[in-house]
Amino acid sequence: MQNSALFSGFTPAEYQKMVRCLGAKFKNCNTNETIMSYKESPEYLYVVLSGTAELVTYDYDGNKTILERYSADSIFGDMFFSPAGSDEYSVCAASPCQIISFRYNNAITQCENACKRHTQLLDNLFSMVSTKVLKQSQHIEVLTKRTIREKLISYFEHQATKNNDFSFVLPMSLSALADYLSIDRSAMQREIKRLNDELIIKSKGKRITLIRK
Amino acid sequence: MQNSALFSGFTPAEYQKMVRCLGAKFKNCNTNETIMSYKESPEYLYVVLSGTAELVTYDYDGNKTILERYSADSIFGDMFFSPAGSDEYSVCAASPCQIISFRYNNAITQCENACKRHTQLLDNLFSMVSTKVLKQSQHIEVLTKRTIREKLISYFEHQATKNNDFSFVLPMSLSALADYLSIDRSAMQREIKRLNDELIIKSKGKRITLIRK
DNA sequence: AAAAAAAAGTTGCATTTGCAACAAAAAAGT
DNA sequence: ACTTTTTTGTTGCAAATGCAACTTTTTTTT
Repeated sequence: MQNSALFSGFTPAEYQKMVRCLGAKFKNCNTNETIMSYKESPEYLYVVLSGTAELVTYDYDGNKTILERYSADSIFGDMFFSPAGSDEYSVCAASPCQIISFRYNNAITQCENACKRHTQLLDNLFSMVSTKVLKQSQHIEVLTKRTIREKLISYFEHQATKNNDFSFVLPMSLSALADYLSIDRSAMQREIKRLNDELIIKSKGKRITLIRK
Repeated sequence: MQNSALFSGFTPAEYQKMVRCLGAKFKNCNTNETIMSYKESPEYLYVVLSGTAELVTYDYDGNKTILERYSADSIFGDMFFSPAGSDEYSVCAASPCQIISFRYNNAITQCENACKRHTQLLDNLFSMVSTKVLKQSQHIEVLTKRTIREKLISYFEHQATKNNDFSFVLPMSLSALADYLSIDRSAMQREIKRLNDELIIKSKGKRITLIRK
């Protein structure tokens, strides 16, 4: 998968060399398979090559929470997350995934073979981490909204902007959305109904249309 | 302020040269002064040299929300945040601040003078952005907790870990904490009282002690 | 040292949200 | 094509949270 943002600007030969230099490992995961658990590997970076994955946790009541969602070119690893207390967090495949992983030190250290492309690699990593920050900021923005209604509208507005269209299809199921917004699914459903009744949105299942006057 | 993480590994001469090369601007801000507003400057990065700043917004009811808190070596800018809808977000000094700002392009582009230290600078930026991701992850973690009690305990556990002590002083006022957790201050106060009554914590003002059995 | 402004602490009451327990529809697996 | 599982949609009721309106304490300013 040399078309990943990780290897952007690399020739096939440079890609081959860099994979060896990084000591990178490839992994294919099926839906619901655990990709990694936090507090496990010390210095590894993971990059999604294809598919969707989620950083999830379950509380003692069985409530699932999605802390982050990853798609192609997303980056994760324990240098980016270290949970408090004794809660269990792990990254799971939400659809079949291809993942590449390598030691962070192998990426920043100039290798013995004097790979010329380490600077480019760090450039690429920087831009991937910046994108991650942007996504997290958006998640923080919706989570800080005080009511379910405000959370939904803020999330929908982001989706509309992203899709460049007031009408769009949610990138996940409604129950996954509730887990991502950290709210009760049935309460969310009730609020979606009210938004429809008050003609603020028009929705059927995962198809949402924002009504703007 | 050449002892910022931004210029880590630089000699004073290299620092001087890099400041010119970046076209960096310095700014001193007093408490409550606005440092920048989003949707304003297109490609600028900001780094806190000293003091504390906050990314804040106010809703129509006047509720303040703190989306992020910045201290020395924190990085921000609109490449890391682009809000949905028409809400106003701005970065304000929470205490007197010194800020450096420069164009992102000046940081990544090798300049005409062929500054040798751009690679080091990008290394430094990468580590600063990684730290930012880590802080955001922790914020997301507490925001996703379903109840005020769980939010507080999760936040307190992070502070205890950071301070390496079950007893610590909050880094902000209790009302700022409510804005950071995006909950009602009086409801939070009530929950803190209950946590004290149930001997889960022992607290007086900003001094918190976690009671672990 | 006095005055003013934040911050902390409290409580009754209204509203929102979560929980439980379903039925119906859609999607996935065999 | 059939079965099983997941997702969607709904609602009454209980619990948690927000809001308003204060008093007291602490911090900041003059």
